[in-house]
Amino acid sequence: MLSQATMSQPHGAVRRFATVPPCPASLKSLFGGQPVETFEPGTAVFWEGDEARHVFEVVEGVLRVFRILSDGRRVITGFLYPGDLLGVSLKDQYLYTAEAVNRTKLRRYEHGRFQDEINRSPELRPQLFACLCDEMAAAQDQMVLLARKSAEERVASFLLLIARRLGGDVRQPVIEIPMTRLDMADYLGLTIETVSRTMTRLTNCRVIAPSSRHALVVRKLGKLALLAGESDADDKDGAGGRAIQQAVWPN
Amino acid sequence: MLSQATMSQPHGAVRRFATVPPCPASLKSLFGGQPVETFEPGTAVFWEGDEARHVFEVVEGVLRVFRILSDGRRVITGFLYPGDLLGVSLKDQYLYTAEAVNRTKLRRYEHGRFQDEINRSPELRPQLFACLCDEMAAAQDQMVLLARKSAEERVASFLLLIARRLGGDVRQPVIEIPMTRLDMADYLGLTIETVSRTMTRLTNCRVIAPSSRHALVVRKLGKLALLAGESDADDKDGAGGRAIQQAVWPN
DNA sequence: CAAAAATGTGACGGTTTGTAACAACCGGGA
DNA sequence: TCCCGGTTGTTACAAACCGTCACATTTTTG
Repeated sequence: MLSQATMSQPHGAVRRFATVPPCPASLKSLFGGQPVETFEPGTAVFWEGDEARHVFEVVEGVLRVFRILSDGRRVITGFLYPGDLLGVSLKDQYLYTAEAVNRTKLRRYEHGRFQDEINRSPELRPQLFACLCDEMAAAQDQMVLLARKSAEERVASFLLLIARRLGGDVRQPVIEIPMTRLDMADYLGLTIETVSRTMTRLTNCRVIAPSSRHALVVRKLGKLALLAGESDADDKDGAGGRAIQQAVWPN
Repeated sequence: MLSQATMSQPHGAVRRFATVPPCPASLKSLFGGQPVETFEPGTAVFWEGDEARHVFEVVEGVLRVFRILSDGRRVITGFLYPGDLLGVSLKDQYLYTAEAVNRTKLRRYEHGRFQDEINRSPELRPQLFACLCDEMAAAQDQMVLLARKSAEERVASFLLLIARRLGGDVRQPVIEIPMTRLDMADYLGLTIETVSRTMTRLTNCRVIAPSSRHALVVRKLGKLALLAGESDADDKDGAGGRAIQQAVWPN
């Protein structure tokens, strides 16, 4: 799923001249020609406030994206997996810091040229648009989680999210958790202790089983979905799927 | 800040024929030709799960956008003000419900035609892109608020947000709060009681002064910014602005 | 004007936090 | 290979913040 189409990149001058340029068919192929850069665990790709020069594609590894309040409180707004884009925004400064969780490989694309390519290609545009919409949907899910879910629901939701992101292949319930408990806590708006306690409880309930420190087995996916709220119980693991239209909320 | 440029709206048939069409220069003018629809307070523009047929522009009034968990918990993910767009996403279903807070006027645009217009116009595209990026930035701010801020910081942040949204004109510290306490609570991830108590406390501190039930005066904008966290203290109302680079976070 | 809804305020309790001590794990170096 | 220090993860307990419940008060609606 990747690098094809290196081709000649149009330099600054060429913009609107319809000389039938390479015109990559997919976002991946856009990055395909770029060299791969490696980031060691804990190293930053860029910092909040840095001038936003580049857009990145995650090739391998996991990144955390976060902001820090003036007194040190950290909020992780998302984790990035292979295939995700990083730094897509029109601001001239990055709004957040991006750090490698584990050893990570990225491809870099210069921001202005990225915009040009997007602007030029009616193929790429909807793909980018779709990416942004997915990101927005994820952000809304996260707002729901942070605003109203209990600690247990948050942890369950998180595990479910990871399980789904990895388990494109079904019935492979061993999920890797490359991030630390602190990462999870700062993503879920909890403390490490609460995360720990909650995972212990889920283990005692036989919903999950620890595999190693950064991997576990999901034993009851349906139960997990139930605990996560969202009524995402439309999985194939039992668990009653209630899709009842909700009562109208009072003004 | 609004309806200029009515111009002839291109009717259904005309789509890709380059007959030098109106080609609106701004998103506003795109909606300019559409009729204005009015929604009474509490009425829904659309529901979560509805087929996403239209994109809307808010002409007047305020909307709340929310999702509801299976057991009734509500999370308001945002409030929309005049000039904002509603329903911009590529999903075939709306991901949230949109309701009028007060009497609201909207213009509607058919989804497919909206996409066509956007695709065709190199002027409109960056505007839409900017809208999405702003929305994304707002969502991230909200995640920070929900994940790590105290009740007082949340309320202060909210008031500050409203004050800035309205107060394009400086030094006009009377801000209207059209939404109910329950709306505020469901937006801030708190209960109505906590919102009430916190606003009382802010009143006692002379930071705000109630005007009517849905309006108040911000007496100390700088203090409010300070209480809101974010170190947004780069306002012009005193309050030390600390912009110290944060210590690097351990792994 | 009466009834319903929204808001404000207090006491109390629960979930989560913070502190701390301890256990488990990882990575080097001898 | 084993040992050892530092990091990470777990558990216990007291405290804090916010939610729950209850009710008074104000505002809105019919």
